[in-house]
Amino acid sequence: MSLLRSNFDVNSISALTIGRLSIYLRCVERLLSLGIETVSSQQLARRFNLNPAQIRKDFAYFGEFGVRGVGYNVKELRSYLREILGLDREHRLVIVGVGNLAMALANYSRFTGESFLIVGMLDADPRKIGMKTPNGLMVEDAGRLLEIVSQRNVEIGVITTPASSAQKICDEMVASGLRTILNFAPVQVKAPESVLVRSVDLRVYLEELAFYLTHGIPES
Amino acid sequence: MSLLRSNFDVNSISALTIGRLSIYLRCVERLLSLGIETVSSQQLARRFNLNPAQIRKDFAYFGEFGVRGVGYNVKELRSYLREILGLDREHRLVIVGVGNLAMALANYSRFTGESFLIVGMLDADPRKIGMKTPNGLMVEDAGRLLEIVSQRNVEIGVITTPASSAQKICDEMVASGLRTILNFAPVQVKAPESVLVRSVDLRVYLEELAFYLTHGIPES
DNA sequence: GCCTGTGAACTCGTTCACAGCC
DNA sequence: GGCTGTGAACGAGTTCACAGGC
Repeated sequence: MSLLRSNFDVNSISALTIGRLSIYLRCVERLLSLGIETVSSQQLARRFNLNPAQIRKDFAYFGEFGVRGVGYNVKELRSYLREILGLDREHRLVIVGVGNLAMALANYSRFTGESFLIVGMLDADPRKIGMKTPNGLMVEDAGRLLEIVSQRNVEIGVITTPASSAQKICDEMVASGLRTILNFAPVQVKAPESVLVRSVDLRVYLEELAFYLTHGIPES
Repeated sequence: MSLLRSNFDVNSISALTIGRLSIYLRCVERLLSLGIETVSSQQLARRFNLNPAQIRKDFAYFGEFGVRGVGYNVKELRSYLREILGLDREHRLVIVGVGNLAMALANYSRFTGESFLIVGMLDADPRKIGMKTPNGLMVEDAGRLLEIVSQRNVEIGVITTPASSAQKICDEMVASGLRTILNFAPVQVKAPESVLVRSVDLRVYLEELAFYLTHGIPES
């Protein structure tokens, strides 16, 4: 019998594990859509060039999902992964900085899928305020952040402003009570320890490729 | 006297180090624009919540850039970092899949800055072919990838197609001779070991935030 | 037979602590 | 005094190897 553990310690689980769970979920959803009912850690591992033991360990933090000699039931696994990742309920998010990236996110169907809902697109530029966005929202004044966050039960703040205003927006997000922030501006923004900030800097990825183009691609 | 080492072994350097060099560079460029001439590993460390020894180690793979008792010369450091990362020459890239994300990248000024130049925006959809993009290019037929890559000396391929066509495009990029690929489609694409693929899956970041919203933000 | 779950071994990455130099 | 560069110590993360169960 498989069971989801509820008494794990968040501090003992690495962000790397969480990231992999998210990737496993993507794969499991495809398997499900293909009608595949069972999958082993070895089969999963092959798809990701990972070690099967690592996958089993990643799952083991949260429970015993598998059946020895058989593997994991795909449908069950999907449900466990979604529950672990907190995708079994809706998370509302607000985007500050309505540029092309914000528009891309607004259009990104999975982004606005069952688990995530964009409930605000804000900008400080008066020329943008009032504009209609692809997801049917209207651009609102970034000055109304605090009010919007509390009135609309926003949980996640997304920063897509230029680097120069990112820290200011981050501070305002913290002040408005947001505990998780996704930052796309290419600066290191600072926040209290009680707030989780994840930065995604596209330049870092490109520059990494440039490095390997220059010095050669490492073996294996 | 400081000197850039040229005989380092790429295999002995972790991708984590490369990613940090890219982040240091961002910071160093800001310091330079502020007119600051010298910086110590400790000052840098404070900005990133990193350990100063780690920064010194990251640099040490590539040479001895610092002066004991003083620190690093900002201007020199910038130049070394750019050379290490291969940013002292232009890298041409082609984007396949002209959706909102591609448009955002095309507009992302830093993306098309000195070191990176977008020389093609391709799509398989005939309705998009011929459209003008924000960076002054015309959308071209994805079927012409091979030809475009060789004629325009493209080094980096960027995949911004839906998940369903990402693997096909990746295969074509490999066949056309590209050795480095940046994949934004939310699938794990496979390529030979001689090709470097970096995947950026925005969902992973969001789902990570959802996890911490559900289970609490870890200490420190 | 096959596959999971997990302690033990190992590898890789980070931090410490100090010699060497300004 | 200060700060770099680096071996040594430490810790996090991954892989091995096997007991337990289908």
